[in-house]
Amino acid sequence: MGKKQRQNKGITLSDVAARAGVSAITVSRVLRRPQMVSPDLRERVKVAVEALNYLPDPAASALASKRTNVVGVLIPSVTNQVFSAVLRGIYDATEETSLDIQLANTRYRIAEEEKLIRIFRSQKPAGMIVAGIDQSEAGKSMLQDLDCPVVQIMEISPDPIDMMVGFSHFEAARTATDHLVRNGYRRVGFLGARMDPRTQRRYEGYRAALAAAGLDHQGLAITTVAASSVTLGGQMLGDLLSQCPDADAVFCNNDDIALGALFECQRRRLGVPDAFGIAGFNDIEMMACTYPSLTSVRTHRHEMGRRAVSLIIDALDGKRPEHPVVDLGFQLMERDSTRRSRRLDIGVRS
Amino acid sequence: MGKKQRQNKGITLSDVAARAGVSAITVSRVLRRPQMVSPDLRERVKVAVEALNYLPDPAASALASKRTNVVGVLIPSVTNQVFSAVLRGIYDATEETSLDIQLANTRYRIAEEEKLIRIFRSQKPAGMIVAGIDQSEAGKSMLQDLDCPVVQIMEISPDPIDMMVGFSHFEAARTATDHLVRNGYRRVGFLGARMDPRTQRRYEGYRAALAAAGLDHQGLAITTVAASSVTLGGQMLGDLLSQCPDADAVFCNNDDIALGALFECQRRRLGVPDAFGIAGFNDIEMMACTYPSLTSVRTHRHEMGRRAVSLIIDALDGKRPEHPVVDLGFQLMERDSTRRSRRLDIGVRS
DNA sequence: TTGTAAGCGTTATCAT
DNA sequence: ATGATAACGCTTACAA
Repeated sequence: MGKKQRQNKGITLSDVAARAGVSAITVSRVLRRPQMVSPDLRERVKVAVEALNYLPDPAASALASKRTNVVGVLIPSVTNQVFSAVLRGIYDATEETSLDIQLANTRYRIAEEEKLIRIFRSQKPAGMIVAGIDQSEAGKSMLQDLDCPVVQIMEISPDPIDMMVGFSHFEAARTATDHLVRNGYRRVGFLGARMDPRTQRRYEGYRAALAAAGLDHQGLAITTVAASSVTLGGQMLGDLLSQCPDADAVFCNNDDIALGALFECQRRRLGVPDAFGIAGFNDIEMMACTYPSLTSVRTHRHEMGRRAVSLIIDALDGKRPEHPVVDLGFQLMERDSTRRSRRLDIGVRS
Repeated sequence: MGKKQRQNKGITLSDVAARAGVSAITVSRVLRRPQMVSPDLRERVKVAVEALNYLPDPAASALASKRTNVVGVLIPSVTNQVFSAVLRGIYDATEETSLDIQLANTRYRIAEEEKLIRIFRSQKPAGMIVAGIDQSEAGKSMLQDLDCPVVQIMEISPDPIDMMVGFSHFEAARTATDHLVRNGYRRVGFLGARMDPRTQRRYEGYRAALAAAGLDHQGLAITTVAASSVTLGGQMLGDLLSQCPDADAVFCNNDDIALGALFECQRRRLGVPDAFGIAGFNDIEMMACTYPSLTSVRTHRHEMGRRAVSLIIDALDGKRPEHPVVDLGFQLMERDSTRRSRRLDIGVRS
């Protein structure tokens, strides 16, 4: 219709108030605590809001109330598949809420993280979600003083800043490695990229499992600080086999690496799982439908995001959880890549 | 040191001003347009800012100036690999800037998108980045009236709302399909998930290539509105082969699907590329190191994000580009999955 | 239950 | 080049 859409640039609370024949503060109340206003006025105000297509100005609201609807999210990387699943959980959980997500990228740097915490603090966030438990001391103390709910995600530890939702990377890695050992693999390697704190703890889980089985890990660990990728997984498998030609399996510190390792095995005609076993970490969707399908440790990344948000919403509501640390656990997904056929159970290489 | 870190909760412009012996507005100027202030005062103010660890209140600034540093980003999905690369580009480009990114999720729904545009409008964004060119009429008109730079990304068209950076999905798909045809494949299928507008345009490119070669596509297209996944790719390949047992190649509407198709071929012992050719779309990192490596169309997703941001920054600076539509093009990455060996060039199935 | 008045911390405007 | 003053649109505190 030729008629130009009305700009709502200038529509304020007082405009709505005037139209409804009430004062501005009443409109404000209808919008935030409807129960404080009589049904009669409430209705009139709602009609006026609709009619004028009023939308509140968040800046004015933040300034007056010294609070925002912004939940700050601090993660090491936007790209990383792992975090993107967590993020989706976070966005999903805030969808029907008035909360806004403000994402920031620490780039795996503790100093960057501290700087970002400082910035968020000046924005009076409604809540904070931060990845990991390895904040700087200053960072931790700022988060503590923040007077909003703070949730650390991805990991668990006995001393949360406020709340936590995650799982034990050590246990998860130990379980996966143990599974390889139980399936008859004896020279189990470790392929680890990035080597951030979580990766390191997985590495320790790997070593613990081997130690418990009385197996050695000397020279079987290939690590790099480079970001993980499928390509890198292939290269690292090559490195492992050069360094330890008798390696018969790998626990990969994440699924990208495991995929790269699988492709490299295919390329070398190294039969998976009989000649060589592969286990990954995180269980991205693809793991179930590769050929052969890949064993991995499923971590509840989406749920982690959801729970972090719901912990914040509840806390904002005054509902604190019984226990501030939520352990979401993990699940070993046993698939073909570690399922040795009987006749090779004795550990003979093809 | 035991001494408790000073809270900057209450430090305002006037605190800094008092300390520097100037008025508040001068401090504000030093922070925003240092050149307006004499070097002498400028220095004194800077010292005071440092000493007090002052951080401006964005809400107050937004309220007073009727502008924010927020760039609104509207994408269909946070999870989608494609968009996460674009996002990384966006975040990378804003890293050293004062711009903040505010992400919102349209969930592939045009009505949701319109609602989000309305919300962003009330926040007086510094700029907007929106995926695609299929906004609702109302959405387009709101974006137009926004009085901030608006960049549509992912696609190009002759009538940008404001600016655009993308490429032709039609041409890219046509090129990939044509490549399959030139390599001797005759019964080329199409596997498409999601079927959003961009996917549809790729489908048209596929049909155009076959038509130009005088080839038929009847029954060779398998599509679904479900979200794409590797698993789905495998299933769709199965569907294609049931429906058209003589299919000898597929153009997959994205790389997830292509990977699923590859694994399914491995599972069926259907030799790639001799018995069956596979081409994907987007060229995610993994494509180069699968076995066999997968042909794909490289799209410049990261660069798209970067450029969108730099177009906004420049526009904010008054520097408009010569041409409002930036075509980033694409690149066919020919790999083993479409490289038939000579003796099979005649089109015989193994 | 409703309204009045006084900021919130910054920037625009207009002086000097 | 610097400053005084008045918004910006909302919410808190208090009053009726």
